[in-house]
Amino acid sequence: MARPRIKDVALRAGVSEKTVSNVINDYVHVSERTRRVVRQAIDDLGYRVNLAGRHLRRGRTGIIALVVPELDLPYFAELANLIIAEAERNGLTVLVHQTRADREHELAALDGFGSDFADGVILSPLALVDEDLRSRSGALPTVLLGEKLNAGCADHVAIDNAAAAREATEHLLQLGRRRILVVGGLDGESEGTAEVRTRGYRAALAAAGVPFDPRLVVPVAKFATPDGAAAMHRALTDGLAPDAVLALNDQMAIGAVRALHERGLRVPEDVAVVGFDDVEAGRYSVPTLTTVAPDKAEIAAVAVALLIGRIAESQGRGAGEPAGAPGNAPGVNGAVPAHGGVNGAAATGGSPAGARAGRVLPPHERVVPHRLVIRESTSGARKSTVPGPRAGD
Amino acid sequence: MARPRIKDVALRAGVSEKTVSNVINDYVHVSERTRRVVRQAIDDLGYRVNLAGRHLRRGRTGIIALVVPELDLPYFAELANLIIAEAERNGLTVLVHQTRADREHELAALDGFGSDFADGVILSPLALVDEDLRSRSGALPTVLLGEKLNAGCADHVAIDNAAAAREATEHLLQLGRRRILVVGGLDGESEGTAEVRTRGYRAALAAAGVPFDPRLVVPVAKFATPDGAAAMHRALTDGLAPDAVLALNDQMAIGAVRALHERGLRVPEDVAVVGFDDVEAGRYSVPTLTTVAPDKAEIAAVAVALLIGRIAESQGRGAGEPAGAPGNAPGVNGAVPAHGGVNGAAATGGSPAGARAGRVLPPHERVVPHRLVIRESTSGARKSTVPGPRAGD
DNA sequence: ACATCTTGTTACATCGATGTAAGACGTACC
DNA sequence: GGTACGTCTTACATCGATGTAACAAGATGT
Repeated sequence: MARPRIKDVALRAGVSEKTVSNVINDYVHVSERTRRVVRQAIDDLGYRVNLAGRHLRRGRTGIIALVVPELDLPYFAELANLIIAEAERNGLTVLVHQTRADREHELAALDGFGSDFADGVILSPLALVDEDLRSRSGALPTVLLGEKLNAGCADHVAIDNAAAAREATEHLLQLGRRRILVVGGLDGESEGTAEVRTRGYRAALAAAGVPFDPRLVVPVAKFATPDGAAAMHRALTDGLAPDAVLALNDQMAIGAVRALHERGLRVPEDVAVVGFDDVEAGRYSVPTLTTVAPDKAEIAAVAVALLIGRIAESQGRGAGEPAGAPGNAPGVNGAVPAHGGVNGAAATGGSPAGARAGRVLPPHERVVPHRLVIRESTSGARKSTVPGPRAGD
Repeated sequence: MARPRIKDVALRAGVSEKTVSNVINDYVHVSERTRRVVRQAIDDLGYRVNLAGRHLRRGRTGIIALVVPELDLPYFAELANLIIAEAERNGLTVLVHQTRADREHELAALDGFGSDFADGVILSPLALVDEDLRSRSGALPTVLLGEKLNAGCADHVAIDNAAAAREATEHLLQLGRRRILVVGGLDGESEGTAEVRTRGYRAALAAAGVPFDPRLVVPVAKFATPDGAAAMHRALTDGLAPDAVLALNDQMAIGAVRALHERGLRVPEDVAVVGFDDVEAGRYSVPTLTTVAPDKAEIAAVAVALLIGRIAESQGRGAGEPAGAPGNAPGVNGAVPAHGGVNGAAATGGSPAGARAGRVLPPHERVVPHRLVIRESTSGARKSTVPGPRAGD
């Protein structure tokens, strides 16, 4: 009744445990007949590999952790979707954690949650400071997403946020807008997303000779829709009288649009709105949302590739890898590919290929492309294609 | 340089491996002095537990799998958020998979992905048929979410979809609407979400004496925004001339609203719209969305509680649990609580408590409350609170 | 026919942590 | 002072799968 072990399969098939293992792992030198017999026994017993055993032996779990602030922020949900798919394509399983922007949670993630369950982490930090990263002994292979942290501590994937914000702002300036509210902005020195994007905004203003009004930069507690709406309401109440909004993500942009709507202001006629992230909601909102679209699929692909590279590189550090040559290492059916090909793209630092085990490569810094997608919230609504058939009621 | 083992800690602290283990697991009979020494050694070496080893020994991983169709459907993202949080509260970690409504993926999930990595699965099936569930030997503790499957195969959590759809439809009927389009509907016999909700719709029509027009039930490939928009456009083009829309989720409702907007139809004046799920987007859309709001937090709580119950019940089946009494079983610092309390609510079947190991309880059937949240898309827009300060440009 | 090679299979040790059972030490009590 | 008990600690086996190395059985060459 208990779950069958490899031993049970071996017994039933009349072969040794190792032979069963060899069949499971597609080791080449197994006769077709033996293979069949073993397969049959596996089916008969309903045997499934016990990963605890396998991982203890192999030293790798095939699991990577994805750590994001909140899954119900659509940007992260969409990104998680892509990363999970990409990981699966590489034989990896993704374990999702949420930090709620809490530093303790983020630190725990870097530490592998006090254990070694994951082979690596993809982390989107909000609360960590550089110091946190530097101080850790580089235990777990890590890839960072988004802005927040200085380079030099771990692999890092992001769009050029300063340039993106600048382009978005220039777009608004070209429309003749001059009082551009930055929802979620932060006029500071550090490397957080808010700060970097705000700097891009200021750069655009400066280039256009438009004076910077610090009151137009309104911070928020969280990059979420309610915060965007509240910030917008506040700005209007405070008489800031903006003629455009640069919301630092789409959720806040949607909140801002809603708030403007409630105040009887038209978008884009009275106030033009730009967001960041290109989430699906912005493609179907009324009006549709102009936004900075990062190449999310590319972010996912690069992040996973980098992480796989790091994991491969860290071989021999942890358990497993008992000795020299592979002995009879088979194709490892569903597991991690040996190298995973860190596809060579615009990388800063790092020798090209073949990371020799034990040697730690300098961090990769990857910039992923973005583009400004112009929709109704700045370009004006496309109106009535077809007459309404009836008035209800 | 290699990662420290418990052996290394023991060596450094000058005690045995088991003593280190005892400290780690808060075993009572360890002198304060020894405890300090060991803790120090752990800190010095940066030791972290190797979960592969622990799990091999303990037989449980503390990981549950959450399997949803797509994470970028906000409903599932929001639900995942809540389930992850709830699981964390119970010392469990969540591994997220996406099936993309593919039957093979869903089957793989029930099978624990060909291994035993997860202690259990919370699955939101779309493509499975009852047969799939019945045929599996009940290997992995499982909780099903949503409609799709008949009871009797595994624990199941859902709202009363038929009643919910009926209430939503009644609401539209009360507004005087008579030609209610069902976006995503399916007029069939089976137990899928679409069918069950469509039956609720028909029940409401029947009760109100409104004839059923099958052409008003328009199926979709996927419960997503583009599908909702496309279905709406198609319906309008086909001259179905609806005066209301019952969209079977909020994403499709948002798509429908967008399509109506593009056709120059006003919501709710020309066409009233109701959705399902109460996702955040519907609370900030223009107009805001009337919707059936399931108690998602409750769904998450019940699902996790049921699963924990099943896992506890399945004790002794898999590995671990070597012998009788706990010997010196400690407080198991961060692991799964012994019972987890399947809080008693409206349950069908199943003895109340203390599932004796080995005995398999009949499936639980849990119905979670929902309510109809009426917003602008049926009640009319709240308009202009404050005059617009300027016209841009 | 015999040495050599290749292929297919096996016994055994091992990955790291922990349950078991037993041992070492100290204290309290008669 | 000796015994019994409680406290603290340890040696060892074990969880399940797999790498290593060795060996058996055919195939090949001379």
